Amino acid sequence: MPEPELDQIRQLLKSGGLRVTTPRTTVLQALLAAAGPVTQEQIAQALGKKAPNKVTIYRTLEAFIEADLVHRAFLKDRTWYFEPAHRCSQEQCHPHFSCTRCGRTDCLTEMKMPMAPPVAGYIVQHQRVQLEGLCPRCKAPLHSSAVDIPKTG
Amino acid sequence: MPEPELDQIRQLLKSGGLRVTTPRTTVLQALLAAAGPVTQEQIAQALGKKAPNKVTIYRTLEAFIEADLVHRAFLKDRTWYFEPAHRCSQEQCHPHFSCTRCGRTDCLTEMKMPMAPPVAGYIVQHQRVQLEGLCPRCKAPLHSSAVDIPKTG
DNA sequence: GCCGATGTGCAACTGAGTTGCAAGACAAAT
DNA sequence: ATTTGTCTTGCAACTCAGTTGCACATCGGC
Repeated sequence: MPEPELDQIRQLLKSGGLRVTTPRTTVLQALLAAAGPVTQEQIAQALGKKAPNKVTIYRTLEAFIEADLVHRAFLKDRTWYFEPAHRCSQEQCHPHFSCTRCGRTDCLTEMKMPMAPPVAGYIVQHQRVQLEGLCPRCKAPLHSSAVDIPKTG
Repeated sequence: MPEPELDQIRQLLKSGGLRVTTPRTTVLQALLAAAGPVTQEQIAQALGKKAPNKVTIYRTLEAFIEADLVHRAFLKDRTWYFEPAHRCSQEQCHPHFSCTRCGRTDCLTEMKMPMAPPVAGYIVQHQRVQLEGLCPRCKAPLHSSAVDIPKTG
């Protein structure tokens, strides 16, 4: 988890037309450092004492989305997971896989999902794919304790 | 919107191993009568004075899902939309299209979305596809007032 | 350094969905 | 038909991610 240079972060913010502030730099840093999509709370936890107010994190994420720096990756248990936009293409994010056994959600960044075929009258700008089933850790449940350490990423 | 026979409904419930009660028959009736996926609140509204308690509707829907009579179709604005399971295949529900302009969500029942290609180590049991873009009503916004009458279904 | 536009923190709110529990309804057996 | 145990229902109170209003603080162009 290498910590990206501060100057890079500032540059990113400016390129998105955003003012550079402490909450924004730290939140963006946390997002970039994370292995996968994260929730507001996970960001706050990762930042520990440096974490901005919950409301600020939400508003910051909103600003990032507006500036196309960040994506809403998926919704799980009524909470949003966010991730840096550069990990996705414009037209579709990589599929997200939720394991029905351990509850973990993985990003299938390597998977190439075909775009939906055209439907008369509709203009499809973005496609989101969620998969469910058994993850590698739970596939052979006999000698696995994947259930004990649920974690998203 | 033809009202399905009560006996048919009872049969459906019994075939799912569920006890036949008034709340269950009315809720199932509302689901079958609806043109598309509906929320708990929409069910309650559709049933008017006959509507069971909110908690009961949720528990009823849960029981229906357990019995494979009903699906969670999609999540929108943090609320679930439910729909009868017979409108979906086991492996994947039809894609749902949300219009970014008018907010309406349509079921693309006619669309055949290919299943995700296999990924090493994962067993994909179910796939959910959400599409975003412009719906036919909003595609040519100049002579349309689709925005004024948002409605799901 | 000043100042208007933006961003931040706090506290209080929202609203879909959940939980605990007592009372009621179903259906199988008598 | 009545009993009986189990499953359902309704109510009230709760949860918790996300939002809102507002006063105060900060940014960055001048």
